Amino acid sequence: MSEEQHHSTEEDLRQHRLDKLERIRARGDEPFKYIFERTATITEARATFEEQENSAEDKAGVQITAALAGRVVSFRDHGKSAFADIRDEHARVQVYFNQKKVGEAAFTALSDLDLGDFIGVNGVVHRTRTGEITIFADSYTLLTKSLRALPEKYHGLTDVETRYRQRYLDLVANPEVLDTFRKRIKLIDTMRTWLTARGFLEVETPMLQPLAGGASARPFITHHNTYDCDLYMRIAPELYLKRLIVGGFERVFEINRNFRNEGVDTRHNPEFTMMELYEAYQDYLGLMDETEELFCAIIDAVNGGPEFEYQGTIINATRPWKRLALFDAIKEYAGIDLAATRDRDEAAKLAKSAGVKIDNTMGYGKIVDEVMSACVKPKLVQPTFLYDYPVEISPLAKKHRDNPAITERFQAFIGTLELCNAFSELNDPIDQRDRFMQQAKERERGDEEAQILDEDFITALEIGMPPTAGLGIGIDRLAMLLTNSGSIRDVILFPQLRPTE
RNA sequence: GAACGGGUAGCUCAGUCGGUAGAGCAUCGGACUUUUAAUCCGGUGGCCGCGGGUUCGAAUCCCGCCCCGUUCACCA
Repeated sequence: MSEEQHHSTEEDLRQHRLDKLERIRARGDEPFKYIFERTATITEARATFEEQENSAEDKAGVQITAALAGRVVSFRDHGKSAFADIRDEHARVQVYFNQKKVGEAAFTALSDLDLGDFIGVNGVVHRTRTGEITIFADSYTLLTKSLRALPEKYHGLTDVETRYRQRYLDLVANPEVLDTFRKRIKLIDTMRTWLTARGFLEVETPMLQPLAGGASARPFITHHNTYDCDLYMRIAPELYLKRLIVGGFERVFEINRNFRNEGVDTRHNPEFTMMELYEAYQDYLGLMDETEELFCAIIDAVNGGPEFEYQGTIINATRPWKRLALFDAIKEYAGIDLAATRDRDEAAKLAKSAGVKIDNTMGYGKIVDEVMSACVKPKLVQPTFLYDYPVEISPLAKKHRDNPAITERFQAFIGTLELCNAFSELNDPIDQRDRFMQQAKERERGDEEAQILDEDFITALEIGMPPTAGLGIGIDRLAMLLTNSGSIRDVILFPQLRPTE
């Protein structure tokens, strides 16, 4: 075909492959097969081969027959023979094609094979003289034709925008990304097993809520056509899970998505995954012990021990973890005693003396929170619990049994990442109503994130909720920590980017 | 929302002082029966993010816009 154009723009590369597809069909082969019966995965075949090799007298004579399948990731043509590498989910193996062995027609048909195609190979596994475990093909089958060029084999795909927008390309080109997500999956699996083993029941509560409650955040709004009303994507499952404790469940948890309509950066994605649990007859101190145990079980399962590296620092999560009352931590790291005053202006003055920026809209609780974020949080590299937070910034937490100005609340930090939030749950409906009213005032002052009074939730509390402790863990943050990822987008398969045209 | 950095072939990247747009890989053609970033020979391939401006001449200088990243603000 002298009129054939030898171009290689993206569309021309695709056209080449479409031409090959037609040739394949023209000779009666189907380029998109329905099934292939593997006798083993590549990992299994390698393991079996090495086992036999280890126990054999004549190591060079060891060979096992196998049918393996995978994606062609490289191809080296040598005239009357050829080598390819194929890769399945967990491993790679070399394939050797010999013209005599597979037959002339099948060997010629190799020229219609492209990088990215899936093939199945029937043959014999043994070592080449260079020592590489190789399947010597008796025959092969094209399983799926790939119509687009893969990213380059050596440098892989580094363009972050393409990696996030077309994660499938990232996974194909950078197999180590699979490991990151396997760790994330292992994390969740370990957490679920741990909770289930302790009698926690996994439940599902509404994603669409008429009031977006349970946290301080701006929600996404959506619309229900039949009811002709706006609904909110949930910002937290908290208020529903507590209704279940009211109803009689004693240990519940949910691992699911929350949605918050706020800024996007290396630590925030508009949708993120939380685990929340509620345990009746427990308080925050008991829950702190359990939380430590749970984190350590996860860290051990995912990273094989209490030590791991995060962004250049070695973290040691051996128990017990450091525990610091919030106001003591502020005293230690910011050098000011905010517990000495309850006066908003006094507190502001102290905070400014510690170099923290304070504006006039901030109340006492917010000021304490600012000082914590600016002076304490950056110091919390090794696992640390902070506990006893101001009542103003903890509207769903029970007041401290010895001090009504603070709540029985704790958070855990590792590598300066805030990993969880927990408290003795406020179950006094009168106090809860007061807290909501306080939030309403904040809202009137212009705080769009202040929480909204949920009458039905108060009604539930009036029915009666036993003493309960609750915990929320940000799964994405924890995944970042355990995979040494600097950005939340590296632990979310399909992070939100601005949509393209 | 702000500052800084980036956007050049399918992928990874060069591109000097404003003077014909480059390399490697991939791809196409050819050689090669143990290679493994195979090798050798010969080709194809570009809206230089988009739109204006300055200039005889712009990937390069200026202005605006889009997208990505980092930091900051807000937040978990």
